[in-house]
Amino acid sequence: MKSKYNTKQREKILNYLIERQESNITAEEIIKYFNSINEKIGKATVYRYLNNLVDENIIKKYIDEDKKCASYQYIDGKHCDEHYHLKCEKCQKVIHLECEEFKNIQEHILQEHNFQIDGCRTVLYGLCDKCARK
Amino acid sequence: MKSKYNTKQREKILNYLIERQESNITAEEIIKYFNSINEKIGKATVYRYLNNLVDENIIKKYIDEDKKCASYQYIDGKHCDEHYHLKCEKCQKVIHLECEEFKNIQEHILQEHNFQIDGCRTVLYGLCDKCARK
DNA sequence: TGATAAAATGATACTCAGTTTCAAATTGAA
DNA sequence: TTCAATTTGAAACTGAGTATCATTTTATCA
Repeated sequence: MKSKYNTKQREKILNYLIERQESNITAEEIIKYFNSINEKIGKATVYRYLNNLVDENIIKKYIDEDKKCASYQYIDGKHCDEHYHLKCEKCQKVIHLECEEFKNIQEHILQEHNFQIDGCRTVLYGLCDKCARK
Repeated sequence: MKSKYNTKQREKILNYLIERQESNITAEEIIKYFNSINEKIGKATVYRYLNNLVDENIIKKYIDEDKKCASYQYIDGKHCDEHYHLKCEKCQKVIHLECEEFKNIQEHILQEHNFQIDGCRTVLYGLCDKCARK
């Protein structure tokens, strides 16, 4: 799925997601953003690259149960075995958890409960420090 | 969102989901099933009750990234703080994990990493015993 | 056992995120 | 510069899910 030719569009979309990596961005927002700065990027191109980037494990796609549309976030998943993703349900922030104890539990669940957790796909939802105190 | 009147439709839909709780069922499948046994249940009714049951935390809704449509599964979530949900990416089976060690980790993450995991929303994806051995 | 109001039902029309199509534009190798 | 391979995006399409609303069902009370 990787592009063969070097194209501007792909980098532009990725850069925008990197810049705004604290939030979840919808395809619609990306299209509006590029319109607002008078850069022409077509709808099909945006969706195409978002899908590519998800396939390449460079961004993550979230589908909220109550939202109708997907949103995307830059999370370099290349080393997703080395950490877990905690995601705050309120502010949407994603925290990378590096924690030996958690790795031990992963091992414990494998040995004692016969289940092999996939750290790349799993997102632990909850409340971050700030939002919990509110 | 709870129904005020006792109705047959609601029970029928829930029973079907309970019967087939090992698999993920789409709304379309439910509609087709009731058509196939010549019971008239409208599309609107099916979607309405599925949403109700999700709101009441009686069934869970999954939206697969690559699938276009949602699927539903009976998981009584009333006591979702007492266990975690492990879901096999291959066979779709959901395993209820009751594990003291995991609760300790939840506490550890709260104390040391300042993040309060929401056990009701979190699903740990991975491979079950059977599928891992294949 | 009606009569009545409140709620449930489902056929139909609609919405809108995402996909497909395909002709035009762009890329890079030679 | 040439040209085939690839990318782009406007427009048409798809289909899951929702909204509407007239009809039907339910529970209550006289």
